[in-house]
Amino acid sequence: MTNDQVADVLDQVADLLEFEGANPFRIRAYRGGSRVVRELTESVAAIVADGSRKLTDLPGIGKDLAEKITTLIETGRLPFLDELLARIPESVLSLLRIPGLGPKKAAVLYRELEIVSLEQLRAACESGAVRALKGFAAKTEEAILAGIDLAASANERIYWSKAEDIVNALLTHMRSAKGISQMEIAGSFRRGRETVGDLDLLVDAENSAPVMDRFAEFEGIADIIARGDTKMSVRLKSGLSIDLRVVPAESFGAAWQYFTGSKAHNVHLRGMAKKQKLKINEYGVFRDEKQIAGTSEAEVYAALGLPHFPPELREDRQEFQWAAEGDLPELVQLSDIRGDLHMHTTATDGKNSLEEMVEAAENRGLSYIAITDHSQRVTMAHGLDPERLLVQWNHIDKLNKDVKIDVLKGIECDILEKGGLDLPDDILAQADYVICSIHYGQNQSQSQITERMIEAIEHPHTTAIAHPTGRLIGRRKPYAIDLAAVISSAVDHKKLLELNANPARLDLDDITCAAVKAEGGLVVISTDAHKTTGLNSMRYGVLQARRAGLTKSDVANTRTWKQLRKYLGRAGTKKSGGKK
DNA sequence: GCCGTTTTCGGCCCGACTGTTTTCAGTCG
Repeated sequence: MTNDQVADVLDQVADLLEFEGANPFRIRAYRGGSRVVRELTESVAAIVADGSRKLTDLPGIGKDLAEKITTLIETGRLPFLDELLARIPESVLSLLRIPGLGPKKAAVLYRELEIVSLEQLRAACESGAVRALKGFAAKTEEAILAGIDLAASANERIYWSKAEDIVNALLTHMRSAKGISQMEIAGSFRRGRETVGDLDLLVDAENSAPVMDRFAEFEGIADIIARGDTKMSVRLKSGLSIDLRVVPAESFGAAWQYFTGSKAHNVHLRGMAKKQKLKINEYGVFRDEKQIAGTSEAEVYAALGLPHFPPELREDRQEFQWAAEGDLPELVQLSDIRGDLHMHTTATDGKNSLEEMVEAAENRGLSYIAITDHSQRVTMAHGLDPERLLVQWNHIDKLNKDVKIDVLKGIECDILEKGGLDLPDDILAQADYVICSIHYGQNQSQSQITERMIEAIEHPHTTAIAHPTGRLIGRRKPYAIDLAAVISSAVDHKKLLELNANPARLDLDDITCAAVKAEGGLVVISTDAHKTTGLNSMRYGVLQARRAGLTKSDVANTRTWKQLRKYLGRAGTKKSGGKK
């Protein structure tokens, strides 16, 4: 059983408890447990199997949750969940997806009208049965009807890169509003999450009305969900919602901190404040009634004796522990990256020539790149057979005499469906850089896929593999990154592959990065660029590495090619890499 | 249900907005 599956069960328990109106803190404990398991950098099943380890050592997992998780993993079932499901049909949870309809109202609908599905709810609204209920009226009924259509797309997250386009358009649009002194984006976008659920815009202005008026004119707004004195929420036609908060200058830092989150980070922070007899909210840090911080984030954190956490770390994972030990990592930056080790050209499915890619890399200030076109089996990309590959490498040899950067002779070698690599050893032996990845047979069982990948990793000529963190098996991202290609056989790849066993799972890149680091390996952040502009996408991978707390030395391609090559060794000697 | 540098019991973050209410509950972030 994977971490994701365990976490899903805990979340379902939390949903059902919420529906039953259970103690909110008990519900929070289940949600917290779910989050810890989901973000764990190792398999929770492995911890259960290991007699010397205890689940209760994990933060937020106490005696009870540890027992339930153990039962779940050992038997595949959770009796407590079965009990809950005997009382509440699973399908009623679909009601909770309707924006504005929470557990209390959903429970009333179930109890009074026996509604267990969205279809039944729609019929009840249309017949006027809902407005007859206590606490419901015509407006609520209307809102529910509108919400049913949104339920399918509600909670859908979009990729960070897509959100960035909207953010840029929004900031440009808002700049012409009157009276804005400061304006920033907060929320999960600022924390650099791989996907973003909504956007949070924060504005420092004396008068909110003109700011909100301007906001209401933003292109693509479908409806205005709420508008008050300081807060306004809208939903775009695409379904994405945007929240605007207008705050005074003396609270801007506190509000930026508050709305950047994450929620878990803020809950932790508030707990710490309380112990220091301080109160913290979006308006500032207060001792008794007196505001002692708020204009800047740094000031807010400093008031609590804390460092200014990079937004990417604010997830209540390890950041507070690091801070307590005075050991906050200096996170890797885009400018640290010296080489890009995965890209394509027109020789296969790239859109730009070898020369164009090299020039683009030079313009980006890289000092080396690996050309890694597809191998022969990937026929739809016109993959290279040995003959064409050698022609390309010959071309690269000549090119290297004329260009400033090092161009590596590489290949993205397909891991064949039946196992094994797609090119003969004597060819692979001549490559500077071999990255292996799976393109076919993605519907095989997880164990078969793992077996194929492990075999590829152990191949003497392999320098890196693309770990299947969602984008490589199944679902493709709109941008291409090859974040979790892992160098070093010191890493227990089987563990990582099991951790990443859910190919449909998003938001796994940072966890994978952290897992590689925990295993003593190096992460390669690459772009898998198919055109020159693709080289810009390096920053997406860097964001995920930062979220994992990675420093410059945890990332392979922050080194020069000379250093990296030494680290890697070549053909066969890579087995000495990794753990010191 | 978790947790402990005042605690093994009694806390657990807190404010904005809406709709249905006549002072507040529900939802959201």
